Amino acid sequence: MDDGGTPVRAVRRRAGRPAAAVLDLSGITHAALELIGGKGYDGLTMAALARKLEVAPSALYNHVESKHDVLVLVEDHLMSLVDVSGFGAGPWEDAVRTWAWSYRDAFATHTPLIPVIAVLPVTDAPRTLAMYEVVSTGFRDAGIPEARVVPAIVALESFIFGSAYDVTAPANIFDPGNMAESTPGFTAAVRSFGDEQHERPADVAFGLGLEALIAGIGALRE
Amino acid sequence: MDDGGTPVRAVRRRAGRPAAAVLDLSGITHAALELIGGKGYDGLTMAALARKLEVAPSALYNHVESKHDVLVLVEDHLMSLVDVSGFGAGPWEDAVRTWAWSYRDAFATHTPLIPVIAVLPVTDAPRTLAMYEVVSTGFRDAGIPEARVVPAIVALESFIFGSAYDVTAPANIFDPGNMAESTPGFTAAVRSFGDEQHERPADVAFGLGLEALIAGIGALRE
DNA sequence: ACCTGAACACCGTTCAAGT
DNA sequence: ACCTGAACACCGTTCAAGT
Repeated sequence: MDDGGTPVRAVRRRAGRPAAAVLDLSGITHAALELIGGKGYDGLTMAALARKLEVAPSALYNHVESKHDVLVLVEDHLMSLVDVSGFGAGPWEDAVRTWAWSYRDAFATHTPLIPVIAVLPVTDAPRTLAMYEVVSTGFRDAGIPEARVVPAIVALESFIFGSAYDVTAPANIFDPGNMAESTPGFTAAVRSFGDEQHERPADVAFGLGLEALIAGIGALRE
Repeated sequence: MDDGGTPVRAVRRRAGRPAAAVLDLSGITHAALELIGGKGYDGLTMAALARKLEVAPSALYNHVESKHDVLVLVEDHLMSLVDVSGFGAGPWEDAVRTWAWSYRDAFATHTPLIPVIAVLPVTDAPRTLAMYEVVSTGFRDAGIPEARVVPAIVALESFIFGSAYDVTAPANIFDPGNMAESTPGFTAAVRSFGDEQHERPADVAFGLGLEALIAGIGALRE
């Protein structure tokens, strides 16, 4: 069984600086994405990353200061998958819907990045900053008072991050099991939801919350 | 420098089963909370936990299957700090406000638990299940259609989890730094927000989103 | 059933040596 | 500047042995 990280390189590289650098940030980012795609975030270790790039683990530290830096590289790459095309090209509500759904989908398979993004200074991630520029300009142009733009975006993002976790939750997460008798109200609510719903449960909750946030924030326009 | 985990026990316990069990789940939970309170989640290692409880690390595995189980114990304990007293004792909106703010505050200093709770089957955490019983009954009694109770709670929780991270974000998280010139819209929004705001930024965003969600979900009542 | 003690297979990171 | 190779200080977890 191949773990996808077996080095193809036949001859061993000598110690010492190579004529041309073997590593760069873009290569590290894409190798990390391949590793994550194959085995998830458990598969993303500095050793596995080095093996995929055919270098010694310590070579990585010439390009990043820590594994956290690698996560930031991946995060900033994913941010370019978030769809901001709706802003300035139609109703504000539609632009927010497109943005929010694509944002949630981009990070639903990358939830280990959420603790990283949520507290990451924007300066450290250029594409993330570019995304904020488009979105905040879109909010301002739609008539959201300037002082409310940042908290409105933060509220939406908080909801998006939490909802990304929800996508990965097991189907039976709300099954009360043998506790059903002692929790009749909750059990009935879970049953009723399960009976009616055709969409994915996480999508129903996300749609419900997103429309509420859009309505509430949209009402701030002047 | 004492790390708070130095064992006080002078005489070494012999190998073999002691007359009375030294460990129990409650003791493990409280030792974990002490460790977290002292050094945060970095300080919560199985070795440190064992040291605080004056046992060998392997002894813990007679009571929990893994470190994940320890995190679930802590999570379920914290859930009892969430204030559900408003449900059935006044307007639904006020009950949700009290619940949501206390929920966010309880987990803002325990964000490493969020990935655990967000995907945890409710059966595994009795106090968490009890919280859902009170909240779902409160939503139903307020007139939320039964099939919408679960998605409404999930939407609110997703927002709460994401907002808990926001509380721990550094103050300068939105400082565009030397990129300010290339992101004029965002930079202006950040400045305007910083000038007007007196409350903590995370509280402003949380209040804004929470009121929008309460209004949107409250409109479902019939 | 519930401890101890030794061991295992990792992990991220550091650093001297090499070119 | 940028690589190799060896080492360090951990980590969670397993398991035989003991009572």
